[in-house]
Amino acid sequence: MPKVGMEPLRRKALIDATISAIGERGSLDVTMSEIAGRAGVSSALAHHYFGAKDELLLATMRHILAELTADMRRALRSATTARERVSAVVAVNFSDAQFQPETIAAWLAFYVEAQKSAALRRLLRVYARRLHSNLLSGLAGILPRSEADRVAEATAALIDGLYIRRALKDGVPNAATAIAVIEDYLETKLSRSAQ
Amino acid sequence: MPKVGMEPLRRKALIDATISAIGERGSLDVTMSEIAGRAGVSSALAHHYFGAKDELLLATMRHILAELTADMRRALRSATTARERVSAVVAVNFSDAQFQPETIAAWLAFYVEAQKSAALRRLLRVYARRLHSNLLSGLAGILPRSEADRVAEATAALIDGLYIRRALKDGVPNAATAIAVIEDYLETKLSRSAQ
DNA sequence: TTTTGTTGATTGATGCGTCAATAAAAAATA
DNA sequence: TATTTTTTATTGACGCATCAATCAACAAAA
Repeated sequence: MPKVGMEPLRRKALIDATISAIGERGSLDVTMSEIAGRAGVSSALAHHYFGAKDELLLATMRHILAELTADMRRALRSATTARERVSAVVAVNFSDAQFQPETIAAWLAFYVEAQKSAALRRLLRVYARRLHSNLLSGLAGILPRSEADRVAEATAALIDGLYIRRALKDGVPNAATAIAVIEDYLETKLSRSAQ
Repeated sequence: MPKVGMEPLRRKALIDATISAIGERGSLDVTMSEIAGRAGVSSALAHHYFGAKDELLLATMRHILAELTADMRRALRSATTARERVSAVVAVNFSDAQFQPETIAAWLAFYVEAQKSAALRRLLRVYARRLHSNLLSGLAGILPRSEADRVAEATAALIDGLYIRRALKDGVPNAATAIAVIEDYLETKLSRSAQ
């Protein structure tokens, strides 16, 4: 029952299927058949629309990043003070939309794959830089530059660390606690410098 | 030229080869032939000594963990005060022996694999608990219990986060800077509570 | 002659990517 | 409007490569 204009629908379905498959397996070791099956199509169609598997994975990562970026933009728009902006950046990373088991597993898996794939590495580096500059845009208004830079670095590391620990289902159990840990750090750091 | 008593030598060589292979590839996606080749033996011999590939990988992780544990014990032994003990735990994780690109890559790869392998998951969980309790043993002497717990959690997350960022060769460039970031956090946290 | 060390060759499974074939819609042509 | 042609959507089957794991066979020590 072929209809016209299926391409965008199939692409979306395949990317969603990729995320859920990776999330369930916990690694990028998912077959094209598995992904295609979840999307309700044959593996041949997945190849038809995405070419090689790498490209499907890359498109998937791009999609996850785009969602995160959009959420981030929204959150930053409603933040007025510099301090609020910092908290907004942190909060987005642990929002319901982002802090899902599947998404976390996908992040981790992509981090590993980035060591092999230059294209993926570039993508993740863009994200890392953006995160850093978003944090800095808030912190720079509160702390001296060099200090702000170090706090931004630590905050980013905390976010990554809490993600990885969540993936292992060890340590920090939920988003609220994760946010509390980071906010506690920020509060200590900021109030101390302010006085 | 078969001699007797080769088993321990071969096992060691194969585990070392596994670490270097994983470190270079940046993932567990290394073949038994590749590993065996690096160890200077045939893949059949690797199977002979370790059975399945999973077991070789598990033995490798166990080896990395054992080294870390030994280093940790040494470091803790020469620390006298509680504060020193905390710094010692942090320092060990970024010591020359541990903070090698290959080892870091292996850690990351094993973290991902742990989502598939229950045995590996158990192993990593043991390590996570031990790290936490080592940190706590120092912090508990300085901070109130609930506070100590949170700081230990944050410190562990920082360690993991800085590791992952190192793997991407983004952000924190060297061990000294990584330690500085964590010590800065600890100093802020401890001096503030102490006064 | 039994144990230990070792490998080349082989098997079986898995999975990516391709291709020819089919079917339905859309466009072009009569 | 009726027809042919082209484009778009889709898949089953298959080739080909990769690899884990096995096995039979051989070599040297005990």
